[in-house]
Amino acid sequence: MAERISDAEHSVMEVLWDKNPLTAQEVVERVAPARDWSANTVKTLLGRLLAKQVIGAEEDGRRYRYRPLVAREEYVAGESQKFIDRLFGGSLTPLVAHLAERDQLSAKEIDEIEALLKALKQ
Amino acid sequence: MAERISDAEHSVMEVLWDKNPLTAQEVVERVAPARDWSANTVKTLLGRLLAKQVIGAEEDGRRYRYRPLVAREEYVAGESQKFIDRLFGGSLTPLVAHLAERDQLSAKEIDEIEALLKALKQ
DNA sequence: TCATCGCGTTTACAAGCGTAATCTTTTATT
DNA sequence: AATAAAAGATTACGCTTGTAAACGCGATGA
Repeated sequence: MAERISDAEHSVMEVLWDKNPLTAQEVVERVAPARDWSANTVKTLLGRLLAKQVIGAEEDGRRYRYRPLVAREEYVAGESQKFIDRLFGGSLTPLVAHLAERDQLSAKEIDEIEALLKALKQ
Repeated sequence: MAERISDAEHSVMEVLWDKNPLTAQEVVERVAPARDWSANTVKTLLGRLLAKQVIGAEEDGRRYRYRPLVAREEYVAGESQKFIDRLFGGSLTPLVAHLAERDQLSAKEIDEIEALLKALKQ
């Protein structure tokens, strides 16, 4: 089901996940700051996402209001799995170990994650 | 510096990271089981990786022996950072939280990560 | 009514990618 | 010597992606 979402498309999805439904115009406004795209580019991306059936459009007068058909949660789950499979043999431990070695975990993060894991154990 | 490594190219890199230097022939043999590619395809990929300067080749008689110019460690670090930035706002905590919610962390993994974090704290 | 504007649709076009087939050169075999 | 095999280089080709411009149509303002 989940047609591949490209990088540029992903930026549009983030906007729609944040708030929806939105008109093309609104998407343009929200996506503009980050990526410096012309309105046409955004419209192309909306069109492609529609074709991939990963967003839907409902008519509203002469224009559409777009909304995601795939939950962010779902997308993130898929991508995370693919990522961890690809680089860490499917297990999270090496990822954490890796980041730890690179000193990319702050003390605060370590505490947060520990608390989280503790909660999980009961 | 790091030219983007594509998915197919990545499979070749994994083989070379595992053992190197290797001849094209050897790479073909090692990559064959996983992806079902013709020898030519693998050679094309080696050529592209060479062009991207992410592997190097030293002459050995009439053929080359290839070896990575980029450490796996380095590559993984970059990819991890990009991934976490893109989907989790740069912080690992939401990733762990996410996987936890999806029940994708086994008790064993939880223990491993806890031990790892404990070690980090001193 | 005529030019214009907003909006979606169609077309464009180069670069990257997956997946080879073909060509060239060198070497080994008959 | 002629042929076949091996290895790298060149060429191919359709699909996806990033990034738009052009087109067509209905609404709106002059």
